[in-house]
Amino acid sequence: MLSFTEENYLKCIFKLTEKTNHRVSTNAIAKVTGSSAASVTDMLKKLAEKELVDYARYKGVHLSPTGRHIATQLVRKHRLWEVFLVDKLGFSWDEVHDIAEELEHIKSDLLIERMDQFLGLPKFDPHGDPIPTASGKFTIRQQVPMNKASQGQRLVVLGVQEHSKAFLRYLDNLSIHIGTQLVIQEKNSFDQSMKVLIDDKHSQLLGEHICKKLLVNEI
Amino acid sequence: MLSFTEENYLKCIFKLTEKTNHRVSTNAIAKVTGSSAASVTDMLKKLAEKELVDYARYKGVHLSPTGRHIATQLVRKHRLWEVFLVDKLGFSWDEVHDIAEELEHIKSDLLIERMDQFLGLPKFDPHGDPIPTASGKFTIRQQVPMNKASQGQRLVVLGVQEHSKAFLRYLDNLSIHIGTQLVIQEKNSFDQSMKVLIDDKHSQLLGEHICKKLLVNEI
DNA sequence: TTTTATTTTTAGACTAATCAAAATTTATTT
DNA sequence: AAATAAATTTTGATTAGTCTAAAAATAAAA
Ligand SMILES: [Mn+2]
Ligand SMILES: [Mn+2]
Ligand SMILES: [Mn+2]
Ligand SMILES: [Mn+2]
Repeated sequence: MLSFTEENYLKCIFKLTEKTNHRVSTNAIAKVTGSSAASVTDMLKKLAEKELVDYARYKGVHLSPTGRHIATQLVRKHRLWEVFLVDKLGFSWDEVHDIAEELEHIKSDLLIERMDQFLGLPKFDPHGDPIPTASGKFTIRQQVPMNKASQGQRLVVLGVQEHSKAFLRYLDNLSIHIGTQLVIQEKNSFDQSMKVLIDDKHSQLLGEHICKKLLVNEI
Repeated sequence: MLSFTEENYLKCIFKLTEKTNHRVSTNAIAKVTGSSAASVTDMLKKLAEKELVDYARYKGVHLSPTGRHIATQLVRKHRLWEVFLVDKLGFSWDEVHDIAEELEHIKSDLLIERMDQFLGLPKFDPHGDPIPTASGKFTIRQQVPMNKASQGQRLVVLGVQEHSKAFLRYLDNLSIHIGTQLVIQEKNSFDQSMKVLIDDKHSQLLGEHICKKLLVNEI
């Protein structure tokens, strides 16, 4: 049985290696966990001992198949709990992450499978992130940052690349959420801002930051 | 912020002092937590330092008002989660305790108030135990162990005084649960067994143990 | 290819929670 | 009231997780 802390390290390594699949450095882990490099080294040795990571001194780590499986299930639990909090308890998408950080460590396979059923087998969480299946498969979708779209295109919002409360609340205020339709009315090359029509109701100028962090697909 | 362990000690002291309201001894706590008396002493000193218990060397402890409030809220969370697991996720009453033991430590007042609403402000948990309100009030009901009832009485099952899986499963097999109606057909004084009619459907002989642990009220 | 800078590990120490064994206090018998 | 028994605390250790500071390895620059 893994501790809370061990689980968090595995999830952290998973997130850091998700895209590249390269080994991740001690310092990179220390940075995101907010702990010292010395603590990270200690933990990596422990995880290596348990064969959850492949660790080589001074060379960084990557997850073993077992380690990856555990990390994936943590992500599954985290995202299913987020769906529950939003869909069933009426939380908004900027309020759920911290609570899900705690709930993801509850140890019961049956619980999470029942929850999955109860929620209607959702494929994506409230932030548009895919929920891995019990066997660890992620649904892949066509989606691009909105700044890659062209003038005149009609888009649907599929996700966000930033999860900060401030960012999510800002989108809320603009009535932009997962599923919102956007039409690109103008692209301003000088500052990368875009004027978009939101859900065919109102026009809004969006800054470069938002345009890069909104994930969309053409419809 | 209290640790899991500190919370568990408070809940344990609460349960041990609930009825009598007397000070509880180090050994009594050690017995139910399964830890050594030495560990209990250490923890009591820590809780006293935080003013959550009133502790006197060699004299035992009782909860301070703050300590009692925290313990009550833990009980509230535990029981609300049990209702959720049974009512919403379809768990049976013998499966929920261990999961609720973990869930009760999730730290979010908003979560538990939303959950309470979502569940329809339940007053009792799946075992018939009262769910304290956010302000710490327990609903009190008239209820007695079934062995105190008389021949011919019609009763409704309100609770159980034992929560073991084996006991709860045994009741399940007899179709006895919270709300079940029972009519006392015979009381056998020689062995304290009773013959009861269950939900006006079938007759069953119940042994002394069950008769003492079933909490009922006349209707 | 040395030298310097950066990264990573090791060494030593701290807190929380735990235990067994020894010491102390309280309770119970003689 | 003294002796004995039982309960409780203290002492000294252990494990998990953490840290800072020193040492070692690797990477970058001269
Ligand atoms: Mn999240
Ligand atoms: Mn999410
Ligand atoms: Mn319970
Ligand atoms: Mn219960």
